[in-house]
Amino acid sequence: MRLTKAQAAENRQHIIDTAGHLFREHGVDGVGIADLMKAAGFTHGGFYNHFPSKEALVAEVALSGLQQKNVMLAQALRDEAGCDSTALAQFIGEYLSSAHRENRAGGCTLASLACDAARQGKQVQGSFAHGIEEKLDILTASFEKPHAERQGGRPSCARVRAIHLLSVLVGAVMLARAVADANPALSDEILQVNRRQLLGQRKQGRRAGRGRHS
Amino acid sequence: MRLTKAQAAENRQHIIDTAGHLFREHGVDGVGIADLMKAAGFTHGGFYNHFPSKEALVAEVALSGLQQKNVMLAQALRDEAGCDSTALAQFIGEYLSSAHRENRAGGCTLASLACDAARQGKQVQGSFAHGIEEKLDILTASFEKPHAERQGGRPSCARVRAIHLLSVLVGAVMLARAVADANPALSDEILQVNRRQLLGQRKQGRRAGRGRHS
DNA sequence: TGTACATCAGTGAACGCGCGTTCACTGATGTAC
DNA sequence: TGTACATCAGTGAACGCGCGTTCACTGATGTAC
Repeated sequence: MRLTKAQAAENRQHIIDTAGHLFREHGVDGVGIADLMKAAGFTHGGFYNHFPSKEALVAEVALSGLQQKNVMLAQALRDEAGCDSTALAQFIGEYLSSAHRENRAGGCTLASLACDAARQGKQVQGSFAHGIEEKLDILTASFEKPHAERQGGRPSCARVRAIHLLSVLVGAVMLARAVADANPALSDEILQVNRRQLLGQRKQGRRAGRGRHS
Repeated sequence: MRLTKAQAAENRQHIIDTAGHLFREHGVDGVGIADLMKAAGFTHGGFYNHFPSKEALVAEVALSGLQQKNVMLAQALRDEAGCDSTALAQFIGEYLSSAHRENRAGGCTLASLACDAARQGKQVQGSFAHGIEEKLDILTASFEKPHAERQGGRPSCARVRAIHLLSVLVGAVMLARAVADANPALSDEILQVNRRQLLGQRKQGRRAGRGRHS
């Protein structure tokens, strides 16, 4: 039953992608190897032909999941380089949407697995660190581009804003998800408030800073 | 071996507190009933004299853990009502400290277990919703008090700021923890940037809003 | 190009282990008289 | 206030189950000649 090298590689990536969806939905500890391999369409014994351990899989899943989203984000932001980016506003709006809140499996790996990462080994945290640095670079570039002059030549300011933005996004989605079933109104409010805070702030630009939010 | 009612209640609370520390450190799925009862100084069979199931325990742990911190925060903020609160600034500074990052077991339940909460049942999410509402009320009151006039009589503004603040705090600590072992510099940077962003913003008050951050 | 053999991605049974939960039992506390 | 009995927080063995991992085996692919 030996397969083509291409076919084997494809199967391997399919296992990683399937694991990504399951881990984000049910947590790392909430998904067994047997569950995973069955969901991917295989028997569980074959898992160890691809990965030396579950932990190694988790590290690959985190890296792959974060990179896929980063590529998408970079592309969306690059497509409208130069003009005052509405792509960033769209990204923020989608990240803080109820659709993203409900779509754990297909959503951002940070918002789903960041607190699992704290309890994982160095290998997994390395994947997270790489994915986060990558996303910060993309966001930083996006902040630097359109406002290069107006920022007053302080190069670190864009990175500061990127780090702060990512923190808000991840925290808001996590809190919204933590109360989604028990208190949907509060969950909606958390998303809405942060959406307006971040997008209103952007719209008002550097003029008045934090001001009235309707 | 029947115990005094008071002694039994004390043992029960001791199990809840021990579970709080273990759950925050290793996650809900990372701690077994046997581990927990052993850590609390009992044999595992007695667990079901106190709780109908592990899920019920998790709900009580979340409620108790969040409320304990809320009481402490409320007290700290109430102690200096009227004057321009430095207690809030101190809370923010401690929340975003490396000490808090490293002290998962004794730290904030939201920062440790919020993403586990998303995968738990309605009972557990109810505890989180209650604890979050409580903390938001405390923070909202703190925002309203000193600046009552200057806010221009918009009552929801304080709550908006409270929700946004909590989102930043939780997101920042989670991200910092996710990369702590693999990239300590990035982890420190995430905490530092958000500390300066929040505290700088407060210091500058409603004057200039987001401005220069050193 | 054709043949012989090593490789390896699959299968499915099995391993030991720890999980959440249940059970019969103990004996001091709480309660009814 | 004293006696008799029900209650229940403990103990520790046991339940079935699913976990991560290992294993012998299969057979088409990849490779050496």
